[in-house]
Amino acid sequence: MVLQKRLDYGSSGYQVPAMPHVPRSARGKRSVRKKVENNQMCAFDLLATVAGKLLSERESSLTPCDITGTSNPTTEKDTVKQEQLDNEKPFKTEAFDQGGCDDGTLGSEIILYRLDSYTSKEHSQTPNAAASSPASAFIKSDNKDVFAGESIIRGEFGHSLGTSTTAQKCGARRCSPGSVESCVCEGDGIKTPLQAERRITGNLIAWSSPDMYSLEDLMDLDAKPPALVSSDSSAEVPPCRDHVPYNSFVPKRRDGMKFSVDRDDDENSSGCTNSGTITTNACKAPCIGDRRIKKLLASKYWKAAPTMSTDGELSNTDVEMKPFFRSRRMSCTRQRTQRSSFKRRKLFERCSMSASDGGIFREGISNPPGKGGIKVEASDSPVTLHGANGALSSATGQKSSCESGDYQVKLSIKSFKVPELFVEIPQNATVGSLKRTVLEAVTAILGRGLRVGVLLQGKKVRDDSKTLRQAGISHGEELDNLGFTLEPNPTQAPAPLTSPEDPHLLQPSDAIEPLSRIPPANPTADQGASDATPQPVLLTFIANCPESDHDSVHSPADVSYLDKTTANSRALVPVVPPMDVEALAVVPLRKPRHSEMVQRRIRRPFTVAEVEALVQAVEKLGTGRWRDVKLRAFENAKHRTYVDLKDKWKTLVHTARISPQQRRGEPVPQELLDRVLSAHAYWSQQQARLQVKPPPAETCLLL
DNA sequence: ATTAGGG
DNA sequence: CCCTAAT
Repeated sequence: MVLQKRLDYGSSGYQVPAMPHVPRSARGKRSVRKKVENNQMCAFDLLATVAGKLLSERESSLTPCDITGTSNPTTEKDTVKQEQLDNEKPFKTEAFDQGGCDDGTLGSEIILYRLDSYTSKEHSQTPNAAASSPASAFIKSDNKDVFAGESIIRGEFGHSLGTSTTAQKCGARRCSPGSVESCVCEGDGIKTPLQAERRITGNLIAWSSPDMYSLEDLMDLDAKPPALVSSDSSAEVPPCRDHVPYNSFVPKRRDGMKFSVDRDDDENSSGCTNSGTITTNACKAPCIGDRRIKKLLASKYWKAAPTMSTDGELSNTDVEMKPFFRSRRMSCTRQRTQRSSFKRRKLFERCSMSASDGGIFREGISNPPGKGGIKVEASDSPVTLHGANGALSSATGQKSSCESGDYQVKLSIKSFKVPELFVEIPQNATVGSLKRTVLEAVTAILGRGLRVGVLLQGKKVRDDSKTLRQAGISHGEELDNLGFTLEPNPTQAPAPLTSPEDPHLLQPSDAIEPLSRIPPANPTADQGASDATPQPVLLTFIANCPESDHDSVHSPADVSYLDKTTANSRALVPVVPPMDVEALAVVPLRKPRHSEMVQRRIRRPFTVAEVEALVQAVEKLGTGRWRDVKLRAFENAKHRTYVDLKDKWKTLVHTARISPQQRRGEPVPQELLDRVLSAHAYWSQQQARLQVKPPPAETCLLL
């Protein structure tokens, strides 16, 4: 049996979206992975920054936080809500049935935990910092779970993780009926879910009003007027809104948000153009975050899936997703979505925070969930840094904008959530090992210096030598009452952290290595890390990357370059020093690493002209002589390899055979397709002849 | 390095 | 487009 448990830690505050979960089995791993990694980076960025703070000041305060405690206050309400949910949520039961996690027949030994987040104790530097806001919708929903949704979890955990999606629940409950319907409940196919995600995000964000943090107000929040929701549409705001003054930004969103969003979904996300500079880049590097979605989806459906199968389902989902990547639209959409979730924000409290306490909060919240951008507010002109590294930005270049002054980035973090983590551990493992496993995952993000505590039914499980089973932590048991805490680790000295301002140094190295070792968390975690590489370089590169067919040559090269860079940065952590490039080659283990960094070539659809040239060449040379075809017709198109041409021909033949309605992409003139067919037929015949001919000769001879 | 095919 | 196997 495989159990999954999602652990929510505390709540308020700074939260980082969960890490996307990517199956190893998924094909196209490289690219996917890469993307994920990037996404994750985003999260890590933030974390790194926060971590720096936390660790450096940890004396000040990490105290164990007990989710249970947090949620208790709301128990009553929750119960009520839960009932409502039950009624409102259609999905609830479905998943249940599918799951089949009921019995222990399967008797698997693995318990899979998913840490959605950890909440640190309030950690605030800014006195005034009214609030922290959730980094993403997801988180939001998570919060909700923690707060309001606790009962749900408790009630259902026994068998499964619950069925309805958090988001869904949230949506159903909190959104105005209309929105809920449209975004969550009625989803059809793929697109809807995504959209739903967005909307939900928005809604969630809305909820994250300061009030949200007071449990008592939950109900009120639920009842929040549509107005709020609409404003939420912020969720739909174009992801890239760098450098756009918040103030100006908000209004826009309200009006044309939808538009932006849609565009956002477009392949090139032209929508991004509207906003900032880097935006374009980010958008163009669409594939950077497919995973995110996964994460989102996973989260969304997390509860929906039966425990047992949840795991499997997730995996499957992941796997299944691959196909989606092929679809441009899907891919982009997803990415975008992902990105959006990975939003992180920072409040620049610097001096005169024009916004009132509440105001600030709101602003932060309304920050569009997209792009993992961090919102940074400078005294009078709030600035949104680009997501890949809000933190990074501040540290590196972007900072410049605010740098002139002695702007300091001050974060007021009431709490933060660590991206969800997956932990898989045998039931007969010891509590100690469970702790370590979780710790490993967490420290990967926060750095060393923290330790993990395990709470079972609100009580600390101190005996590390007990097995989980002995401790009562086993599948179907009180997993719902299981909690983890983050505590300062007196014995462990915090790993030297890069200054908070320089988070990205921290994460790539720190985060990745450890995470990769964590079994289940792996895919997700692993990948996420590098992709987020918000490295300006990357962004820049992408931006500069010419789209024209000619320069295509550069892109691959550049990409590889970047990859290497990334690799090296990673290498920092590992044993092998970055400089030992040579050594790396020698060490077999490293190689894989390297290769994993390889990014899939960018897709460059053939233009009609190219097709024409290809057809012509093949007509003349025949199939099977791709090198010649390449030389003849694509000599100068460095980015078209003979393999590409061969593949293209293959697809052309296929295209020519299917009905026009089934064709996608830039339509190829029928005339060309006809030629393709005839040429294909002709050369196929020739080929056949060649093969058949010899025999006859022999036959004759023999006869 | 090419070619052929499956994914 | 990627990946492999076989040339």
